[in-house]
Amino acid sequence: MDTSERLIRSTQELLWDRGYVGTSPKAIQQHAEAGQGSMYHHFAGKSDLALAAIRRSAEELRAEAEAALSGPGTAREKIGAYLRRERDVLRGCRIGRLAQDPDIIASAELRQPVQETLEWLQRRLSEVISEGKRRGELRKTTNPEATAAMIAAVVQGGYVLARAANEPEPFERAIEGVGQLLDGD
Amino acid sequence: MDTSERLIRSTQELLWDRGYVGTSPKAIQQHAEAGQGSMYHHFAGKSDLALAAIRRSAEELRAEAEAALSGPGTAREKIGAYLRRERDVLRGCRIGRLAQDPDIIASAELRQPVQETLEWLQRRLSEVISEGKRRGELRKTTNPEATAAMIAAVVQGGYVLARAANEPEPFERAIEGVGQLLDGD
DNA sequence: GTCTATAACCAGATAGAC
DNA sequence: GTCTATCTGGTTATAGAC
Repeated sequence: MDTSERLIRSTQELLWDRGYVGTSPKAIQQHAEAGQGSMYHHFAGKSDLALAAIRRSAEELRAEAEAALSGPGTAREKIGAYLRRERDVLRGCRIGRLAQDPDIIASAELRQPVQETLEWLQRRLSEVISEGKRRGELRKTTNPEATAAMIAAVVQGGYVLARAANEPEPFERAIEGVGQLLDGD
Repeated sequence: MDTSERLIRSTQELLWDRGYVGTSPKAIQQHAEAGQGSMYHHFAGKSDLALAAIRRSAEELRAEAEAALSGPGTAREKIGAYLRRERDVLRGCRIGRLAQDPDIIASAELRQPVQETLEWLQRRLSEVISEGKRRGELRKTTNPEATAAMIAAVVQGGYVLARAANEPEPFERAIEGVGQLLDGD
């Protein structure tokens, strides 16, 4: 793996665990086993490298979510597969966590991939729900956009509750709660 | 207002907007219009001051949530009042945002008030739901703990979606989605 | 209680040698 | 491409005068 690639992957890891404000160029260099000059040769600076790392993480997240949502079965099953897909609950969402970072939100360039990824997720969920309605798998009164936003929010918020508790149970409970309601009891 | 109080309130504001990692003692001193020596006279250091600020924010949050949850009406109305209470959506949750902060989570002492506050919220929501079930206002099959976790998660996650989008609409949609499901369409 | 001085170290880069 | 040197300013304090 070349240096540029190691720098991007190291930045992905550090952004996931410590956020943008909590990640220093020095920490990235050490994690990537790259020197100072090396990092500034390949990238213009911290924010440039972070942008590359965020875009990469966004791609990965979309691919993983799409795998669950484009699987076989009814709309309920697809959403169930998405909700129950393997997750490192205590680590949280590599994209969603960036929405809390002041420097990410303050920069239009850094915020853009975060916004686009979460919008894409809600749109895909909404499509699955709409199709489920058409097929008669879901109630006709269901609002696809509102339900999609709720599902995305439960996942993001489930991570918050789990991290606060330092255990995954609150996340699991929140998912159970939304599953119960979606299944109409 | 005395210096100690100004320091606590300034720290509350900065933690809310920038998190623990993103808040420096210097920034606190400037916001509080207090000197270096003054801060270290009243508090042992950054983490000591942060602990005082987090505890204060936790108290305030509980009081505001309790006002909605102990109001008049049915369980649905109480939860609706909680969900629709006035919020600065783009600012997010002053307690929940700390769950994303690596240094908060790494410190048992700093994490404790965050954990306790979110557990308290879920417990109160759960109580309201249980009571609603007893009164026949909610389906008998509703799982109070799971539903409470889901509601708390939707709020926390709604903030994430809204901050990513830089507009409050995704939060509102997520709330609408949970309301629709709770009301059984 | 508040002020200034000092300090050791980190953040985030730039410059130029190799 | 990678290395080391250098730089300005921030971080998180401690010490002691006032």
